[in-house]
Amino acid sequence: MTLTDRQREIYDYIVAFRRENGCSPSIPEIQKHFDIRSPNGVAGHLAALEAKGVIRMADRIGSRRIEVVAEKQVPSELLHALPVFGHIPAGPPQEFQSTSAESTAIFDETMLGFKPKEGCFLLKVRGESMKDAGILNGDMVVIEPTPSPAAGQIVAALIDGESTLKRLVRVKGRWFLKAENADYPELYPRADLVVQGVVRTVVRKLG
Amino acid sequence: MTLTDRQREIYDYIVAFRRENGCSPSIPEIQKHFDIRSPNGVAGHLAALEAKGVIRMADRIGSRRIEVVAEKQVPSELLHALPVFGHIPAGPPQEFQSTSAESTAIFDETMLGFKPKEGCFLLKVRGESMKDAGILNGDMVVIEPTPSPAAGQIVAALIDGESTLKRLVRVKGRWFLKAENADYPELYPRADLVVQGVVRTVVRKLG
DNA sequence: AGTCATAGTGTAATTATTTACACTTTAGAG
DNA sequence: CTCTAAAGTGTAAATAATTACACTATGACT
Repeated sequence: MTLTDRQREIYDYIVAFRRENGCSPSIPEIQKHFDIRSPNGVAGHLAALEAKGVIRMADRIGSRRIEVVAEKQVPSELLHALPVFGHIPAGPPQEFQSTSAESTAIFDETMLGFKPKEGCFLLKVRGESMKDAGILNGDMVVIEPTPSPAAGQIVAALIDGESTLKRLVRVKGRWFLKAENADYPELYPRADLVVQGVVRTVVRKLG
Repeated sequence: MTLTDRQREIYDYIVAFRRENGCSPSIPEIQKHFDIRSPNGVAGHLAALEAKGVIRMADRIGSRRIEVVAEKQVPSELLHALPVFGHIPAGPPQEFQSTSAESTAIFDETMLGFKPKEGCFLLKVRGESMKDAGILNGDMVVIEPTPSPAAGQIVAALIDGESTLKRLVRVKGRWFLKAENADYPELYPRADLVVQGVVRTVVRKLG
């Protein structure tokens, strides 16, 4: 059963109001917005919308009980906004919190695989240095700043003023950074390198 | 300035109520929950919480105007819930809409890279058949059912009753499915295969 | 001993909101 | 032409929610 034009107007207003204000409009507010002079005018529409199953009244007493059925109820404590960078800014980790983020992406914690602390960010990968580890040019990676990364983790490091991804390995008690691409078999001693963080999640968009 | 124990209890209740009901509790509702006999008992807490900057009153007249400052206002039309499957169920695409989903994941449209239509789902990858395309065992991929996939796209296909990922290629006018792993150089003619959909997004969680 | 912040009680007035009921207008369908 | 659904007007009562004011109790700090 489809909505009439008027019902859709009212429905759209409720959805917009909820998005804007985080709660439903009251009947008088709907009246004012549509210049309907009687609360019953609105009540009729609400009854019709409820009969058609697109809204529902919350089962409690009180005001503002309209709920939009189609609205997904996202437990927002499981969503995390991460800043997106095109490259890793040099300098101490604190400085690039809010300064040069190009945008923000929302991540579901179950997809992220961990609970991000302050300082996590998304980075667009440039270069194929970790191709054999399944990280390609153009992928997005979630970086978690870590004071002490473990052997075997993939880290973002500043090498010669440029940030790249490498795997942190330990050979005969010494730390190295290793590219995983048959074409770049370099090994960098970790000594004078700044490790910015470890890669926790990889995301790739395909055509 | 930190909250007192009591203020934190009330704050937590407001946050929980908002998550549960999509709108703030009224003062009488807070009273009932904490067994506070005077509306002013609650009003004092609200004033303190507002002074400390953790809540704010919506600037409109009316009821239920408490807003939680820390709450991220996510434009929910850019978030999409996708069902998660451990494997691709056989059978017509419509049948596995809500039947056997193991869970649901929320995706930001900007991370997804496209606006998902009905029928999209997340699939846990088993096997290394697309290793050289950067898709590894255990990765999650977003599958979009497509009636006519294009050459070069990675598709999920039912081969010998088992679903795997392959790249769709066209050689001398004929369609084939090709694994991208030096160890499995098979080419499957497309003829008798059911293509379930194309891979649009790849997500990998790392330790 | 006095002051202040915190956390209330109790009451009342005012405003907002819902709900109920009786009735009207208009346009389309049979 | 009659009937019905949709979209109202108008009013009233009942309930819910906010706001304001006067006052109390307790513990920490000075």
